[in-house]
Amino acid sequence: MTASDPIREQLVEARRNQILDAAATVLAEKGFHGATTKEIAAMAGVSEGTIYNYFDSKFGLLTGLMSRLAEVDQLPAEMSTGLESDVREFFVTAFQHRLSRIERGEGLLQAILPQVLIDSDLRQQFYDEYVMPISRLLEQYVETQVGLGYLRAVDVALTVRAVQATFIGLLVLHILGDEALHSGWDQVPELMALVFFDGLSVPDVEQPRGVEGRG
Amino acid sequence: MTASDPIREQLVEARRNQILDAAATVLAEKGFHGATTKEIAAMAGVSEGTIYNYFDSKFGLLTGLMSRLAEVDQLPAEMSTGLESDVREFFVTAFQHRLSRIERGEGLLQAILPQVLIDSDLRQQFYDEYVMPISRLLEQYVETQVGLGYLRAVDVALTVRAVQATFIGLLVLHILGDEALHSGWDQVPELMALVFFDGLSVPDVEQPRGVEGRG
Amino acid sequence: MTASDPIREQLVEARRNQILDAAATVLAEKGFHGATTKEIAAMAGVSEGTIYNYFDSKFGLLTGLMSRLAEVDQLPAEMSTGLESDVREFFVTAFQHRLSRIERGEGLLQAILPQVLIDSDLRQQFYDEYVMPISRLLEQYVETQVGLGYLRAVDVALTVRAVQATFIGLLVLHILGDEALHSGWDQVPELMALVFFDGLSVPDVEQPRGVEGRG
Amino acid sequence: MTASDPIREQLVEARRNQILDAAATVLAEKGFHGATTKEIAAMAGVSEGTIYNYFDSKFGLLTGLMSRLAEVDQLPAEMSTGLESDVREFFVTAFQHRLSRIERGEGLLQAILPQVLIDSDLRQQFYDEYVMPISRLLEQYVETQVGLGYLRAVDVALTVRAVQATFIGLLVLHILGDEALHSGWDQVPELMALVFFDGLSVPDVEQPRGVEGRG
DNA sequence: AATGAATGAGTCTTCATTCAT
DNA sequence: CATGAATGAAGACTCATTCAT
Repeated sequence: MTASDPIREQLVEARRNQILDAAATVLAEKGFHGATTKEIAAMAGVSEGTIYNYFDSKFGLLTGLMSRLAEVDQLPAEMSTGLESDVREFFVTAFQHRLSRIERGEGLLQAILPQVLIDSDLRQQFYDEYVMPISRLLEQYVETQVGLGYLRAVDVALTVRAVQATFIGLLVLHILGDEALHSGWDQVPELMALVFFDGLSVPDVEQPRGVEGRG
Repeated sequence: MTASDPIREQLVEARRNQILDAAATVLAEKGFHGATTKEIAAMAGVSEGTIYNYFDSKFGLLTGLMSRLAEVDQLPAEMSTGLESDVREFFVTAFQHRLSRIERGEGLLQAILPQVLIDSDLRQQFYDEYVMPISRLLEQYVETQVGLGYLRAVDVALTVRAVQATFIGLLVLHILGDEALHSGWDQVPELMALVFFDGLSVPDVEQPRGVEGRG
Repeated sequence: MTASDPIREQLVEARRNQILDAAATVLAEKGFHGATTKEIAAMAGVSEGTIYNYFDSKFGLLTGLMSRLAEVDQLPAEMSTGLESDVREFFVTAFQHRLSRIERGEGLLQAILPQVLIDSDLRQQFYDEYVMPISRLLEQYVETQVGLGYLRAVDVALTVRAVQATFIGLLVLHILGDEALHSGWDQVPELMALVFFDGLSVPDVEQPRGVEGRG
Repeated sequence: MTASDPIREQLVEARRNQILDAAATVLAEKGFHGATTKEIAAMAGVSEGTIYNYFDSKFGLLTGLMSRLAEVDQLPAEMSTGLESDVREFFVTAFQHRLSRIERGEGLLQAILPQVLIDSDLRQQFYDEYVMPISRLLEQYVETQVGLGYLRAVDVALTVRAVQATFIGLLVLHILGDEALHSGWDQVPELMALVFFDGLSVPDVEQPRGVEGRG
């Protein structure tokens, strides 16, 4: 009655984000149980009660953060453009993209991940909304490239998991504060491309590397 | 007064382990805050009070589990024997070892990891006692192999982090219940060796892969 | 400023009643504490804030309902006409009147009574405005009839309390959902007249009084 | 292990009663919602937490009180002995018994009744455990007496409800603090016997009412 | 050494009330 | 006057920790 629907909606969305921002910060620092609603409210600059005008429960903040994470962290256009570019270059670009996302969204992930490992519902949501979509995209890409003969014939599903695992693990190591990783973060995409694409084995000078084995 | 020191000590150790076993089980299932001391006591078959005869606090259970993890999970002899064996084979063996450890110790890790991501003290302990030692060993090995010309000259520290990250990430994906990973778990060491050592790029047909080329 | 006094007053009264109606409904169903102002507002079709333009507080709704109850539930004219009619018939008529009132106003009473039993201020108000006036009227009537020799010489005050108690108790039993009472509700006035006027003892055969009928 | 089972059980029972006593007092004074667990704990001389070692919830206190009420307030032996005694005398005795019970248990009832009127589960429990058993007993008695020709042939179920209603109403009026009722409380059983048994109508002078006539 | 009842600080959540629009 | 978002005090309930037995 006072405000028009779209404006009202915008205000609601803004408030929700204001609260989620605060929640992300506090949860990342103290974990889900360590963070109190009072703290989150204070950080958001609202009262405790206000939180409950926008979220069902403290747990609702977590799922809210998760949705936001999933929404923000989609693999975008470069995935499709990947088809047109050189495979190795695609690797570098994609790795760069993921790693920068990880670094920027680290707070969010740090807030969510611990609870994801504990709560099976959250685990499912996280897997369905965040991990799986990326798995699928990667699988498609790898399969295509294998079909085109640009990548070795491997167990696609498993390989993709290895790649994703590396990202997740790098996030964890980053959170753990590994010094080497922090200082070398920018070179990681290149390194990963090197490792994953070329392998660590010493290339034959004249006839570059390769295991056709496993076939 | 009553029992001799060594016997007493053994009993104490047994009781501690009995409690830690219970703690690992319950913590893995419910997380640190979700698990109550009452529950842990019940699972251990002791009273709540008894826990406090063996541990300072509930948090003490976590550090106790961590120490046990670090103790149990050392990289053993094969690290040194590695020097004598073929590099690629070493990779496979080492990966097998780590992954089986991960699978067996998953409960323990699942109990600890979430809290590690939250609590900075725990994080430090985890990093110092569990991650770093392995990093060091791997670095030494890789450095040696690079020096011997058996591995490509890469940023050793960063490369080792990538390897470790993959393990950690695989653990996380395993906890997340990824189906592809679960069903293909046994083939992961081979795959990782293939990826990390040989790379995903397509080998030249006529010059079969490098491993023996090393001799 | 804008509207004339009487019109304004009518509107105000209408709004008040609109809110009180809603309050009666919700309070009857959920009790004073179980009912939220939000709920009442929703049922009244107004906003929460509006309630506070017409009532000082949530508690004010209760006293408002009470006043309305007292106002509506007065013993009317038949009390005086009672003098002219047969005593027994008067009993039946009066009982009918009270019971139908109870049934119609049950929601209101159900909304108020529980809180009346708890809150001493409300208790006083309830007693003064609702119970006492009826006590007084009944006492007058009974006294008159006793004086006229139409009723047995009894402790008037106490007897009237017994009668009122029966009404109140019937209301409570009705609220409790007693099946026998619900299905026989219409016969209660006759029965009460029989019991109170004639007694349950077996009448002498030769001078039967009253209604043994009903069998 | 420390204490034997029966002793332990006694302690538990004692603690429960200690808490229920406190709950009855506080609930009677402030109502279910007005009473805080902190208050109840303080009045019981225990901590808040202790309450929850003996009851599932605050609501559990209510059902606990109800069970106690039902247990304590059974209609005992005199119901059967009633068969052997004079009907009118039985009425007086039974009324005395009920009213003294009401007076002694008033706190308990005052604590429970308001919530009973509100909560449908509680209502059911109250009706099933407290009201109905008494209804049944009274019905049996009245039916027997009617069969024996000692009581007028009436609608037994309805009549019994009227009797019970009177008790309940007297309790309510007592709670309301009616002065006449308080000062005349001891004469109420006689009065009720007079009213219910003999009726308020003026007896024929020559055939005085039933009591002795029955012999 | 083991027990487990008692403790009470701490938290999430509700909801009557206010007030800027 | 009406609105309803914001408020924050208050309360039920949990659970790690203690300690008398």
